[in-house]
Amino acid sequence: MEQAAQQYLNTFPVATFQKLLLYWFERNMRQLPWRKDQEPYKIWVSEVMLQQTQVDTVIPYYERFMSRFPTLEALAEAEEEEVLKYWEGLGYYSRARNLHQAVKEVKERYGGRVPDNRKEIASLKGVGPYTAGAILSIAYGQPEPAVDGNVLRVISRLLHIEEDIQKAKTRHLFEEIVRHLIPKGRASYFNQGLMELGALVCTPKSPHCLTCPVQEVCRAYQAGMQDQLPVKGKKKKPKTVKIVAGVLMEKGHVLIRQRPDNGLLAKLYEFPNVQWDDQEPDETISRYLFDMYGLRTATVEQWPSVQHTFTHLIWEISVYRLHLAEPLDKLNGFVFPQEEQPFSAARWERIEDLERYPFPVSHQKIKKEIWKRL
DNA sequence: CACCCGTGGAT
DNA sequence: TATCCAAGGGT
Repeated sequence: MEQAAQQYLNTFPVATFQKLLLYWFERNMRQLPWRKDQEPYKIWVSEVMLQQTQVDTVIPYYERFMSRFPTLEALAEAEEEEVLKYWEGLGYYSRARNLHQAVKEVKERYGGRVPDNRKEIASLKGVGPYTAGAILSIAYGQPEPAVDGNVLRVISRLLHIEEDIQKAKTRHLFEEIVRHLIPKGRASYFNQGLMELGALVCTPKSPHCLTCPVQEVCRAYQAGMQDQLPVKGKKKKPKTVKIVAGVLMEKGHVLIRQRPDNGLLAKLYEFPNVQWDDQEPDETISRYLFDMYGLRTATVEQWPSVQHTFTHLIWEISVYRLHLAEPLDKLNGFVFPQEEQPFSAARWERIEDLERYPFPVSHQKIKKEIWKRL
Protein backbone atom coordinates (compact mmCIF):
# COMPACT_ATOMS: atom_id res chain seq x y z
CA MET A 1 0.00 0.00 0.00
CA GLU A 2 2.82 2.30 0.91
CA GLN A 3 4.44 1.58 -2.42
CA ALA A 4 1.23 2.18 -4.34
CA ALA A 5 0.75 5.55 -2.65
CA GLN A 6 4.30 6.55 -3.56
CA GLN A 7 3.69 5.56 -7.18
CA TYR A 8 0.78 7.96 -7.51
CA LEU A 9 2.70 10.76 -5.83
CA ASN A 10 5.83 10.29 -7.91
CA THR A 11 6.30 13.40 -10.09
CA PHE A 12 3.27 15.05 -8.50
CA PRO A 13 3.98 18.67 -7.46
CA VAL A 14 2.99 18.21 -3.83
CA ALA A 15 4.23 21.57 -2.54
CA THR A 16 2.43 23.49 -5.27
CA PHE A 17 -0.83 21.67 -4.62
CA GLN A 18 -0.60 22.30 -0.87
CA LYS A 19 -0.02 25.99 -1.41
CA LEU A 20 -2.84 26.40 -3.92
CA LEU A 21 -5.37 24.51 -1.80
CA LEU A 22 -4.56 26.31 1.46
CA TYR A 23 -4.55 29.69 -0.26
CA TRP A 24 -7.96 28.98 -1.77
CA PHE A 25 -9.48 27.56 1.43
CA GLU A 26 -8.39 30.47 3.58
CA ARG A 27 -10.25 32.84 1.26
CA ASN A 28 -13.27 30.72 0.44
CA MET A 29 -14.10 28.71 3.52
CA ARG A 30 -17.74 28.89 4.54
CA GLN A 31 -18.56 30.32 7.93
CA LEU A 32 -20.23 27.38 9.65
CA PRO A 33 -21.52 27.04 13.22
CA TRP A 34 -18.92 24.38 14.07
CA ARG A 35 -16.07 26.50 12.73
CA LYS A 36 -16.30 29.14 15.45
CA ASP A 37 -13.75 27.32 17.60
CA GLN A 38 -11.91 24.02 17.80
CA GLU A 39 -13.52 22.49 20.84
CA PRO A 40 -13.26 18.72 20.35
CA TYR A 41 -16.81 18.06 21.59
CA LYS A 42 -18.31 20.49 19.09
CA ILE A 43 -16.20 19.17 16.23
CA TRP A 44 -17.25 15.67 17.21
CA VAL A 45 -20.97 16.43 17.22
CA SER A 46 -20.75 18.22 13.89
CA GLU A 47 -18.81 15.41 12.25
CA VAL A 48 -21.30 12.78 13.37
CA MET A 49 -24.23 14.86 12.13
CA LEU A 50 -22.45 15.43 8.83
CA GLN A 51 -22.06 11.71 8.16
CA GLN A 52 -23.98 11.10 4.94
CA THR A 53 -25.85 14.34 5.52
CA GLN A 54 -25.53 17.66 3.73
CA VAL A 55 -24.33 20.82 5.44
CA ASP A 56 -27.55 22.77 4.90
CA THR A 57 -29.56 19.97 6.49
CA VAL A 58 -27.27 19.74 9.49
CA ILE A 59 -27.02 23.42 10.45
CA PRO A 60 -30.42 23.84 12.19
CA TYR A 61 -30.07 20.47 13.91
CA TYR A 62 -26.59 21.37 15.11
CA GLU A 63 -27.76 24.71 16.51
CA ARG A 64 -30.66 23.16 18.42
CA PHE A 65 -28.55 20.27 19.65
CA MET A 66 -25.73 22.47 20.94
CA SER A 67 -28.08 24.87 22.66
CA ARG A 68 -29.64 21.97 24.57
CA PHE A 69 -26.39 19.97 25.07
CA PRO A 70 -23.71 22.71 25.11
CA THR A 71 -21.06 20.57 26.76
CA LEU A 72 -19.95 16.97 26.71
CA GLU A 73 -21.15 16.65 30.30
CA ALA A 74 -24.59 17.98 29.43
CA LEU A 75 -24.99 15.37 26.72
CA ALA A 76 -23.60 12.60 28.92
CA GLU A 77 -26.15 13.36 31.61
CA ALA A 78 -29.14 13.48 29.27
CA GLU A 79 -31.70 10.73 28.74
CA GLU A 80 -31.29 8.80 25.51
CA GLU A 81 -34.88 9.49 24.52
CA GLU A 82 -34.33 13.23 24.67
CA VAL A 83 -31.18 12.88 22.59
CA LEU A 84 -33.21 11.00 20.02
CA LYS A 85 -35.86 13.71 20.12
CA TYR A 86 -33.22 16.27 19.15
CA TRP A 87 -32.13 13.93 16.34
CA GLU A 88 -35.69 13.41 15.09
CA GLY A 89 -35.79 13.74 11.32
CA LEU A 90 -32.05 13.61 10.77
CA GLY A 91 -31.95 9.90 10.00
CA TYR A 92 -29.42 7.20 10.79
CA TYR A 93 -30.54 7.25 14.40
CA SER A 94 -27.83 4.89 15.60
CA ARG A 95 -25.54 7.90 15.21
CA ALA A 96 -27.37 9.61 18.05
CA ARG A 97 -27.41 6.56 20.30
CA ASN A 98 -23.75 5.77 19.59
CA LEU A 99 -22.71 9.38 20.16
CA HIS A 100 -24.57 9.44 23.45
CA GLN A 101 -22.98 6.20 24.58
CA ALA A 102 -19.51 7.33 23.48
CA VAL A 103 -19.83 10.66 25.24
CA LYS A 104 -20.78 8.92 28.46
CA GLU A 105 -17.72 6.70 28.06
CA VAL A 106 -15.46 9.71 27.55
CA LYS A 107 -16.86 11.29 30.68
CA GLU A 108 -16.30 8.19 32.78
CA ARG A 109 -13.11 6.77 31.33
CA TYR A 110 -11.27 9.91 30.22
CA GLY A 111 -12.58 12.43 32.70
CA GLY A 112 -14.58 14.21 30.05
CA ARG A 113 -11.64 14.94 27.75
CA VAL A 114 -11.98 13.66 24.20
CA PRO A 115 -9.01 11.35 23.47
CA ASP A 116 -6.31 12.82 21.24
CA ASN A 117 -4.94 9.62 19.76
CA ARG A 118 -6.38 7.47 17.01
CA LYS A 119 -6.44 4.24 18.96
CA GLU A 120 -8.59 5.52 21.80
CA ILE A 121 -10.84 7.78 19.81
CA ALA A 122 -11.52 5.20 17.12
CA SER A 123 -12.59 2.73 19.79
CA LEU A 124 -15.56 4.94 20.62
CA LYS A 125 -18.96 3.91 19.25
CA GLY A 126 -19.81 5.69 16.04
CA VAL A 127 -16.28 6.98 15.50
CA GLY A 128 -14.78 5.32 12.45
CA PRO A 129 -11.65 6.08 10.41
CA TYR A 130 -13.05 9.28 8.92
CA THR A 131 -14.48 10.82 12.08
CA ALA A 132 -11.38 9.89 14.07
CA GLY A 133 -9.17 11.63 11.51
CA ALA A 134 -11.46 14.64 11.35
CA ILE A 135 -11.42 15.20 15.12
CA LEU A 136 -7.68 14.57 15.42
CA SER A 137 -6.80 16.97 12.62
CA ILE A 138 -9.42 19.69 13.08
CA ALA A 139 -9.59 19.81 16.87
CA TYR A 140 -6.06 18.71 17.74
CA GLY A 141 -4.10 19.69 14.64
CA GLN A 142 -2.63 16.25 14.17
CA PRO A 143 -1.43 15.16 10.70
CA GLU A 144 -4.07 12.46 10.32
CA PRO A 145 -6.03 11.81 7.11
CA ALA A 146 -9.81 12.31 7.11
CA VAL A 147 -11.00 10.61 3.96
CA ASP A 148 -14.68 11.09 3.20
CA GLY A 149 -16.62 10.97 -0.04
CA ASN A 150 -15.37 14.41 -1.05
CA VAL A 151 -11.74 13.48 -0.54
CA LEU A 152 -12.15 10.23 -2.47
CA ARG A 153 -13.58 12.18 -5.40
CA VAL A 154 -11.05 15.02 -5.29
CA ILE A 155 -8.00 12.78 -4.96
CA SER A 156 -9.18 10.33 -7.59
CA ARG A 157 -9.39 13.20 -10.06
CA LEU A 158 -6.32 15.04 -8.90
CA LEU A 159 -4.09 11.97 -9.28
CA HIS A 160 -6.17 10.22 -11.96
CA ILE A 161 -6.76 7.10 -9.88
CA GLU A 162 -9.17 4.65 -11.46
CA GLU A 163 -9.64 2.33 -8.48
CA ASP A 164 -13.25 1.76 -7.40
CA ILE A 165 -13.71 4.20 -4.50
CA GLN A 166 -16.41 2.03 -2.93
CA LYS A 167 -13.88 -0.65 -2.02
CA ALA A 168 -12.35 -0.58 1.45
CA LYS A 169 -8.90 -1.19 0.04
CA THR A 170 -9.15 1.96 -2.04
CA ARG A 171 -9.97 4.03 1.03
CA HIS A 172 -6.80 2.74 2.69
CA LEU A 173 -4.79 3.70 -0.38
CA PHE A 174 -6.25 7.20 -0.29
CA GLU A 175 -5.51 7.55 3.41
CA GLU A 176 -1.86 6.75 2.73
CA ILE A 177 -1.78 9.28 -0.08
CA VAL A 178 -3.33 12.00 2.07
CA ARG A 179 -0.81 11.29 4.84
CA HIS A 180 1.93 12.24 2.40
CA LEU A 181 0.05 15.32 1.23
CA ILE A 182 -0.63 16.99 4.57
CA PRO A 183 1.59 20.08 4.96
CA LYS A 184 3.51 20.32 8.20
CA GLY A 185 1.41 22.06 10.84
CA ARG A 186 -1.56 22.62 8.50
CA ALA A 187 -3.52 19.39 8.86
CA SER A 188 -6.74 21.08 9.96
CA TYR A 189 -7.09 23.51 7.08
CA PHE A 190 -5.68 21.06 4.57
CA ASN A 191 -8.21 18.33 5.39
CA GLN A 192 -11.07 20.81 5.52
CA GLY A 193 -9.83 22.36 2.31
CA LEU A 194 -9.94 19.01 0.51
CA MET A 195 -13.55 18.51 1.63
CA GLU A 196 -14.55 22.10 0.92
CA LEU A 197 -13.11 21.83 -2.58
CA GLY A 198 -15.14 18.67 -3.15
CA ALA A 199 -18.30 20.29 -1.85
CA LEU A 200 -18.02 23.61 -3.72
CA VAL A 201 -15.86 23.06 -6.81
CA CYS A 202 -14.94 19.46 -7.51
CA THR A 203 -18.56 18.34 -7.41
CA PRO A 204 -19.83 14.88 -8.42
CA LYS A 205 -21.50 16.08 -11.62
CA SER A 206 -20.05 18.72 -13.91
CA PRO A 207 -17.09 19.78 -11.75
CA HIS A 208 -16.17 23.46 -12.03
CA CYS A 209 -12.73 22.91 -13.47
CA LEU A 210 -12.55 26.30 -15.15
CA THR A 211 -12.57 28.06 -11.79
CA CYS A 212 -10.77 25.37 -9.82
CA PRO A 213 -7.84 26.63 -7.75
CA VAL A 214 -5.82 23.45 -8.36
CA GLN A 215 -6.61 23.05 -12.03
CA GLU A 216 -2.97 23.43 -13.06
CA VAL A 217 -1.92 20.34 -11.09
CA CYS A 218 -5.01 18.17 -11.72
CA ARG A 219 -4.23 15.06 -13.76
CA ALA A 220 -7.87 14.34 -14.59
CA TYR A 221 -8.29 17.83 -16.02
CA GLN A 222 -5.08 17.53 -18.00
CA ALA A 223 -6.39 14.28 -19.47
CA GLY A 224 -9.96 15.51 -19.90
CA MET A 225 -11.08 12.71 -17.59
CA GLN A 226 -12.85 14.72 -14.88
CA ASP A 227 -16.29 13.47 -15.92
CA GLN A 228 -15.20 9.82 -15.88
CA LEU A 229 -13.86 9.95 -12.33
CA PRO A 230 -14.22 8.71 -9.70
CA VAL A 231 -14.91 5.10 -10.68
CA LYS A 232 -17.80 3.81 -8.63
CA GLY A 233 -20.00 0.74 -8.62
CA LYS A 234 -23.76 0.91 -9.08
CA LYS A 235 -26.39 0.74 -6.39
CA LYS A 236 -29.21 -1.71 -5.94
CA LYS A 237 -32.83 -0.69 -6.24
CA PRO A 238 -34.84 -0.52 -3.01
CA LYS A 239 -37.55 -3.13 -2.51
CA THR A 240 -41.13 -2.16 -1.75
CA VAL A 241 -42.70 -3.46 1.44
CA LYS A 242 -46.43 -3.14 2.08
CA ILE A 243 -47.23 -1.98 5.60
CA VAL A 244 -50.56 -1.36 7.26
CA ALA A 245 -50.75 0.96 10.27
CA GLY A 246 -53.61 1.42 12.70
CA VAL A 247 -54.44 4.74 14.32
CA LEU A 248 -56.37 3.69 17.40
CA MET A 249 -57.95 6.82 18.88
CA GLU A 250 -60.13 6.86 21.99
CA LYS A 251 -61.08 9.83 24.12
CA GLY A 252 -58.15 12.00 23.12
CA HIS A 253 -55.62 9.20 23.43
CA VAL A 254 -53.72 7.29 20.75
CA LEU A 255 -51.99 3.95 20.94
CA ILE A 256 -48.27 4.19 20.19
CA ARG A 257 -45.31 1.94 20.81
CA GLN A 258 -41.52 1.99 20.79
CA ARG A 259 -39.61 0.11 18.14
CA PRO A 260 -37.09 -2.60 19.11
CA ASP A 261 -33.60 -1.74 20.38
CA ASN A 262 -31.88 -2.77 17.18
CA GLY A 263 -32.39 -2.53 13.46
CA LEU A 264 -34.38 -0.06 11.40
CA LEU A 265 -35.42 3.10 13.26
CA ALA A 266 -34.40 1.51 16.55
CA LYS A 267 -36.03 2.91 19.69
CA LEU A 268 -38.15 5.42 17.83
CA TYR A 269 -41.92 5.54 18.35
CA GLU A 270 -44.60 4.59 15.88
CA PHE A 271 -48.23 3.68 15.44
CA PRO A 272 -48.85 -0.07 15.59
CA ASN A 273 -48.24 -1.57 12.17
CA VAL A 274 -47.39 -4.78 10.42
CA GLN A 275 -46.40 -5.97 7.00
CA TRP A 276 -49.26 -7.30 4.88
CA ASP A 277 -49.30 -9.33 1.74
CA ASP A 278 -52.13 -11.76 1.07
CA GLN A 279 -54.93 -10.63 3.35
CA GLU A 280 -56.58 -7.24 2.96
CA PRO A 281 -54.70 -4.54 4.89
CA ASP A 282 -57.56 -3.53 7.20
CA GLU A 283 -58.23 -7.16 8.09
CA THR A 284 -54.52 -7.67 8.62
CA ILE A 285 -54.10 -4.82 11.08
CA SER A 286 -57.24 -5.78 12.96
CA ARG A 287 -56.12 -9.37 13.32
CA TYR A 288 -52.63 -8.23 14.23
CA LEU A 289 -53.85 -5.96 17.02
CA PHE A 290 -55.86 -8.82 18.46
CA ASP A 291 -53.09 -11.40 18.18
CA MET A 292 -50.44 -9.01 19.43
CA TYR A 293 -52.26 -7.05 22.12
CA GLY A 294 -55.58 -8.81 22.56
CA LEU A 295 -57.43 -5.72 21.29
CA ARG A 296 -60.67 -6.09 19.35
CA THR A 297 -61.03 -3.29 16.82
CA ALA A 298 -63.22 -2.08 14.00
CA THR A 299 -62.25 0.02 11.03
CA VAL A 300 -63.62 3.55 11.04
CA GLU A 301 -62.13 4.88 7.84
CA GLN A 302 -59.11 4.73 5.61
CA TRP A 303 -56.71 7.64 5.70
CA PRO A 304 -54.32 8.73 2.94
CA SER A 305 -51.58 6.21 2.38
CA VAL A 306 -48.02 7.18 3.22
CA GLN A 307 -45.06 6.34 1.06
CA HIS A 308 -41.60 6.57 2.49
CA THR A 309 -38.32 5.74 0.78
CA PHE A 310 -35.24 4.58 2.64
CA THR A 311 -31.85 3.91 1.10
CA HIS A 312 -32.57 0.23 0.62
CA LEU A 313 -36.30 0.02 1.20
CA ILE A 314 -39.64 1.59 0.29
CA TRP A 315 -42.52 1.54 2.73
CA GLU A 316 -45.99 1.75 1.24
CA ILE A 317 -48.10 2.33 4.33
CA SER A 318 -51.87 1.88 4.29
CA VAL A 319 -53.36 3.80 7.18
CA TYR A 320 -56.65 3.02 8.95
CA ARG A 321 -58.40 4.90 11.69
CA LEU A 322 -59.72 2.28 14.12
CA HIS A 323 -62.06 2.08 17.08
CA LEU A 324 -62.04 -0.29 19.97
CA ALA A 325 -64.93 -2.75 19.68
CA GLU A 326 -64.84 -3.18 23.44
CA PRO A 327 -64.19 0.17 25.13
CA LEU A 328 -61.58 0.14 27.87
CA ASP A 329 -62.05 1.73 31.25
CA LYS A 330 -58.68 3.40 31.50
CA LEU A 331 -56.69 4.70 28.58
CA ASN A 332 -53.65 5.91 30.46
CA GLY A 333 -51.99 2.54 30.87
CA PHE A 334 -49.91 0.14 28.86
CA VAL A 335 -51.00 -2.60 26.55
CA PHE A 336 -48.70 -5.57 26.80
CA PRO A 337 -47.83 -7.70 23.81
CA GLN A 338 -47.97 -11.44 23.76
CA GLU A 339 -44.78 -13.15 24.82
CA GLU A 340 -41.84 -13.67 22.45
CA GLN A 341 -42.32 -10.31 20.76
CA PRO A 342 -39.54 -7.79 20.11
CA PHE A 343 -41.84 -4.91 20.95
CA SER A 344 -42.12 -3.35 24.35
CA ALA A 345 -45.54 -2.46 25.72
CA ALA A 346 -47.68 -0.16 23.64
CA ARG A 347 -49.13 2.80 25.49
CA TRP A 348 -52.15 5.04 25.39
CA GLU A 349 -50.75 8.52 25.04
CA ARG A 350 -52.58 11.83 25.04
CA ILE A 351 -52.65 13.32 21.57
CA GLU A 352 -51.17 16.60 22.83
CA ASP A 353 -48.22 14.70 24.27
CA LEU A 354 -47.25 12.92 21.06
CA GLU A 355 -44.76 15.71 20.43
CA ARG A 356 -42.64 14.54 23.31
CA TYR A 357 -41.71 11.33 21.49
CA PRO A 358 -39.22 10.88 18.64
CA PHE A 359 -40.99 9.60 15.53
CA PRO A 360 -39.41 8.67 12.21
CA VAL A 361 -40.50 10.83 9.29
CA SER A 362 -42.71 8.07 7.93
CA HIS A 363 -44.85 8.14 11.07
CA GLN A 364 -44.65 11.91 11.41
CA LYS A 365 -46.66 11.93 8.22
CA ILE A 366 -49.35 9.86 9.93
CA LYS A 367 -49.18 12.07 12.99
CA LYS A 368 -49.96 15.09 10.82
CA GLU A 369 -53.15 13.41 9.63
CA ILE A 370 -54.25 13.22 13.26
CA TRP A 371 -53.73 16.96 13.76
CA LYS A 372 -55.72 17.68 10.61
CA ARG A 373 -58.74 15.86 11.99
CA LEU A 374 -58.92 17.41 15.44
C1' DC B 1 -16.69 -7.95 2.06
C1' DA B 2 -21.78 -7.29 1.72
C1' DC B 3 -25.42 -5.58 3.73
C1' DC B 4 -27.89 -2.65 6.78
C1' DC B 5 -28.97 1.97 8.48
C1' DG B 6 -32.69 7.75 7.01
C1' DT B 7 -33.53 11.76 4.95
C1' DG B 8 -33.67 15.58 1.82
C1' DG B 9 -31.40 18.14 -1.90
C1' DA B 10 -29.68 18.33 -6.65
C1' DT B 11 -29.90 17.33 -11.46
C1' DT C 1 -39.72 10.86 -12.61
C1' DA C 2 -35.61 8.56 -11.62
C1' DT C 3 -31.32 8.48 -9.86
C1' DC C 4 -27.66 9.92 -7.40
C1' DC C 5 -25.62 10.92 -3.31
C1' DA C 6 -24.12 13.66 0.94
C1' DA C 7 -18.08 15.67 6.11
C1' DG C 8 -19.78 7.00 7.18
C1' DG C 9 -20.14 3.34 10.73
C1' DG C 10 -21.65 -1.17 12.55
C1' DT C 11 -22.03 -5.96 11.95
